[in-house]
Amino acid sequence: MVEQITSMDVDFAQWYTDVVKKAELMDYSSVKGCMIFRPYGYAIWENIQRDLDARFKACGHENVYMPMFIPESLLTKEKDHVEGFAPECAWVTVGGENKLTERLAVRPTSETLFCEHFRNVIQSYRDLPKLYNQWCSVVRWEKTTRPFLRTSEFLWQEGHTMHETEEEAREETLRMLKVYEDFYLESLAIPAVTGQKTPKEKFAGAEATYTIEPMMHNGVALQGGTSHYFGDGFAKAFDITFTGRDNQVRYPHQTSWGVSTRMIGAIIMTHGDDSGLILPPAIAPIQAVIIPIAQHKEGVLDKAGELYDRLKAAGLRVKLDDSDQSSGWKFSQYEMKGVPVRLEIGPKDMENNSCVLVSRVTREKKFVSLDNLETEVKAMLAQVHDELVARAQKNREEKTNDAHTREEFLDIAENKPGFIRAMWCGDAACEDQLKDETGGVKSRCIPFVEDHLSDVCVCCGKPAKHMVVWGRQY
RNA sequence: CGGGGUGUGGCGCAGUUGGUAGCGCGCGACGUUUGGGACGUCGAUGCCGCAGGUUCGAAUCCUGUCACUCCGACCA
Repeated sequence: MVEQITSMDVDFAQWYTDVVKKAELMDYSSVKGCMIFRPYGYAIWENIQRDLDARFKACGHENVYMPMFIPESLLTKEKDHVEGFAPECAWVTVGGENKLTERLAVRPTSETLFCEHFRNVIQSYRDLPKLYNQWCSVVRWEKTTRPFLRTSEFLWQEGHTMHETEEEAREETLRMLKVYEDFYLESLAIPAVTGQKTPKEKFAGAEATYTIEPMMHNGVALQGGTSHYFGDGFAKAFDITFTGRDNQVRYPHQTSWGVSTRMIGAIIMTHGDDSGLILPPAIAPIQAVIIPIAQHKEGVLDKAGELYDRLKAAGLRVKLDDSDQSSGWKFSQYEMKGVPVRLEIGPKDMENNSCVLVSRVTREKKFVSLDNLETEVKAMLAQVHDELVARAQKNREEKTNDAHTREEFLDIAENKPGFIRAMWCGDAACEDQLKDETGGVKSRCIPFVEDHLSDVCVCCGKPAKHMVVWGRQY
């Protein structure tokens, strides 16, 4: 008997920890907050990288690599930025045997390094735009950590772009948020709320921060990715200038945007169930697993191997498990690991020139003819994707409530996990007050699509400027 | 960073008033099984988180430290 995972309704946090361990996604290391990506977990990241990288390149971005060390003097050039990040930096003070004359931060993010470089390579409007992206890891000395969701070191991509005009940079900021939104929906099967962060919640040094906010199964939000418009603040701090078309010296306008391995946490907590992980087909390391039944019987393994070759030739990521574990054990194992489609092939199927397909989401068994195997498997993968989207959508809708008064807001915050939609006056004091009174509910974003719920702020009663989506977050 | 919990074989755990470590699962071999987590026989695996201390003797008592976990605070 394999240990059961804790039911998500009993203890969601424990369920999450059980799943990441038992699906063999990660292991703990001896350094606080640093995790080991095991092959299956890293394969998910590789698929995410491949998919996103193609999307970035389709809009003209080029990959670069910056150093992992940032001299303190460089990090501190932009005031808001250093205030935001200095508290969670790891510092290198010794090189070999010698104490360094200037300490080096292990990058918590690379804006400053990109800026230093941009200063050297941007001279003229002809050098713009610069559309760069970097895949790397960053370090932030977090106080509490959780696998994938918040780790001291994490893998991510950070895009950094420089533009001739404000308009162009603002367009880029929103374009990349849309890339994230599409990726979440099309590849991760996660429908998410997108919008703008309030000034209180925006990135250190940014003029505007946009965010994608998926809701986890238990109603808690996760900041799933951000895209920032910097204006020319960093350009001025780093003295990055170019000669414009009008022959005047100008400052370029900048953006940055990033998503991280935290997305793997989002996948787990959005789609998983009490049997374990459920992976969206687009990024699943194994899209279909073939389980031979009574594999000792003549011809079964040959047939299974034949089906494997066919599915592989059809471009699917497929695995044949011919180990001598019992088939029941295999069923449970691949459910735990979230493989979207299971294919069973045994003597009875062979007599009928058929096999059995089982959906990880519904566990529906479908007997299909081997004649159109490829089509059937692809159809079931598409169906799994659609069902995951629909389920996540339904969960989010059920766990989103509107509040018209402060009493109503506090009542929902206390009794109904999930998002709260409510009007806001624009004052950070109201955000602080609601957070205090609810014990942690914060503004997620001002969504791009707002409804007019009332004329006044849910907190102070002054005229409302925006509808805000509120919620607790990981 | 504060409060609680936990560190014993790969995993889950037991270990009495201190006497030198055990169970289940898993792992290996062989045989029987095989359409939802199979069974039998034999076998291997321990710096008792780490470092000090007390003691003739420490998994056990004391001090320190590290990690994990939960709840807060903090956190683009």
